Parts: sequence; C-alpha cells; structure tokens
Amino acid sequence: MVGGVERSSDTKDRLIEGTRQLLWDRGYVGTSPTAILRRSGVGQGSMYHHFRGKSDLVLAAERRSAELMQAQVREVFSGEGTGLQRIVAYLLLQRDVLRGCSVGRLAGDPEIVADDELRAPVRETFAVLNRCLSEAVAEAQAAGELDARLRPEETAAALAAVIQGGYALARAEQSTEPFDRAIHGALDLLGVPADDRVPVGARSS
Amino acid sequence: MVGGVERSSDTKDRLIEGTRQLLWDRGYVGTSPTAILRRSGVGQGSMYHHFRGKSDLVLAAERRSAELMQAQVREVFSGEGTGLQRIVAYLLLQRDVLRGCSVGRLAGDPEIVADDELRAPVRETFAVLNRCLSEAVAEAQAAGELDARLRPEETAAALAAVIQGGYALARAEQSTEPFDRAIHGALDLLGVPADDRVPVGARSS
DNA sequence: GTCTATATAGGGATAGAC
DNA sequence: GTCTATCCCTATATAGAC
Repeated sequence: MVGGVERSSDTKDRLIEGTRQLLWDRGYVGTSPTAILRRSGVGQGSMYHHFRGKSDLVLAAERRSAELMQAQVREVFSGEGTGLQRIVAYLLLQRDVLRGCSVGRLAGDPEIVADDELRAPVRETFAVLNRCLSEAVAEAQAAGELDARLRPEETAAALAAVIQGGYALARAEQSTEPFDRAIHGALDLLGVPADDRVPVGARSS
Repeated sequence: MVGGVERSSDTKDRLIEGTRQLLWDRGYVGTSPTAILRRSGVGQGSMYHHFRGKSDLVLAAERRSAELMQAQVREVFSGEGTGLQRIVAYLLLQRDVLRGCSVGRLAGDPEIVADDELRAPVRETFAVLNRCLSEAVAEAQAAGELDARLRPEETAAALAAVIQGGYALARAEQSTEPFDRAIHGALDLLGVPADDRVPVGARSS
C-alpha cells in the first residue's frame, strides 16, 4: 500500500470481524472455527494462513472491540458540556442492551481472563473508562455539580459497574427495563434532575 | 423415605453439585458431560439414568444455585438492623469476588437466556433480590436514613447492578480491588458514613 | 493465498450387559 | 442403578495440491 502503512487484507478483516461478532454473542468456547468461516464467508485454509490458530484470531478480535469501545468512550468524554453532563451523556448512551458489552462479555470468559495476553485488551479498556469517568467526576465536583465528598475513583467504579451489571439484570428478564432502572437509579443517586437527563450518541458498547 | 418425602440419591446430588460448580466457572458450553462425571465421581451411565440429558441436569443445578442465593438474600434482609443497615450488610457481604455470582454467571450464557425454562431460576432470583432491596430502601426512607427523592425500584436495580458489574471489573484486573471500589462508591452515593460500613456474613453468591 | 482432504480428540447420547 | 461399549457429530488443526 502507498505510504508504507500495512494494509490488512479484506479476508483477514472479515475473519476478525466475524470472530468479534461471535465472541460477543457466544464467548470463547462457543466460538468455533467452522462458525467463524461460515460467518466470514471465508474458506478453511485462509484462517490458518492469516492466524496461527483460534486464540491468535480471538486476540485480534478482542483488540478491535477494545479499540472501538475506547474510541467511543473518548468521544463522549472529550465532547462538549460540563463534567456532569458528560457523565450523564455516557450513562444514557444508546446501547444494544440485550446484546451487552462486547468488551465486558470477554471478562466473563475463563479462557480469556486466565491468559494475561488475552485479558489485556479488557483490562486496558476498563482502565480508560475508569480514568475518563474519574476525571469527569473530579471536574463536576470542582464545578459544584457533584457532592465534594464523593471519591472520584470509587464513584467511577460504581458507575461502570452499574452499566456492566445492568446488562446482566436485563438479560435475566430479556427486557431492557432493568437496565434502564439501574441507570436512572444511578442518576438519582448522583442527584441529576430529570430535566438534565438528555440522551446522546449512537452505538452499543 | 419415611414421611413420604422424596429423597434424592447421593449420586444424583453429586451430579447436581458437580454440574453447578462447573456451570459457575465455565458456563453452559464449557461444561461437558465428561467433566461433570469426573468432578462428581460418578459413572457414565448414572447421569443418563437420573437425567434426560445435559440441559435437564443444568436446570437442576441452576435451581440449586438459585435456592442458595435466594436463601442468603432473605437471611440478610430478614436480619436485624434498620433498612439502611441491611442494605449495607448485603453490599458488604463476603464474596468470592474473582469467581463471581453463581446465578449472575448464568445470565451471560446464550443457551440459558434463550430458553425460558433455563432462564427462569435466574429471573426469579434477581426478582427476589430486587424486592428485598426495594423494601429496604423504602424502609430506610421512612426512617429518614435515605433521601426521600430516591425511587426504591431504581435504587435497588442500581445496587444489584453495582454488585454484578463489580465482578466483571474485578475479573478484568484479576483483583478484588475494582469490586471493592465499586461497592464503596455506591455506599458513598447512598451517603453511608465510613463508620457505618460494617461487614457481615459469609458465603459467596 | 486459498482450496480440499485428512487427522485426532472430545462432546453428547444410546444400547445393553450386569 | 451403574457399568462398558459404541455411535455420530463437531472442534481444532495440519498437509499438501493448486
């Protein structure tokens, strides 16, 4: 490719994206090479040409999910508005609630958390989220929008957990309502008035 | 058995408990009949004598996990103390954080949430938890321990989500710290003073 | 780079002896 | 009720042709 930047083949990209989708819905053990090939529309041999094996391909797919989620997080937290407004915007982001978080899903996979290399993209993504939330909390406190007694790191962890846990509650009922209740419960606890709960954004994460 | 009460065989019990443990750690697809037999110390034929197949055995294991968690929830919320004290006690319950919740784990399994019968124990358990938490919130509000503007159902959902989501954050870092931060972040938001954060209890859930 | 063929292991279940 | 033997299918990977 022009400019010396390496360009992945379409086939390789399709394998990564197919794996990413399957991983998201069915986890590591539930994602078979056969299913990947069928979903990617790629032949048997190509997979082992581009990747050393399943875990190598899974790692590439994880990294893509991590990039996408981190980009979305940074987009919201580098956006307009006060610290509290950005927190509210992130909490109210449109999400495919019943599908859940493509990165959080990976944290439930024993094969992934047991391997430091496979776990790294998940760890880093949650670290980015926690940093963005913490900074926004501190900023909101400085502006008098949030109680000064809140600890930014603790508050950030609680908010991230509400989102991740909200997915579990929602799936248990096969309804988005428990997720929405949890998010609005968190907004109540933050003291955000109903009028300030303005949704933003697009994709799921 | 005396009294007409049906008594499960030891073999059957061991199969259920072995399946329950595997399901907790590895999920539905990751739990194979062979592994169940090895862990239960039971022979091949016994399994298909006592159960129609894998999903039948999984259902029995789920019901046991659901019973255990519901019993623990009811124990905490029927215990002593004010509404807020019982909420704090539940949030600070000792848990095997890196293992996670035996019931919440099931909510992440596509094979389980896709089947109404397999999903029922998870749904019911979260319903029990939500009811206990909601009632405690309302009671705490009546006693002036919590802000009267909080909505009990929303607050309950947020607190349940913090616990479930806290497990995901902890596994991502392979450390219990993110879980503890999330819990204490929730306690901060509830306005619980550090002195009132007294741990109780025992088992994981 | 992609294809087909092949290999080994294990998953999930059944049959029938004891 | 429990055991061993057996069955068919799929997961994961390799080999080698094209």
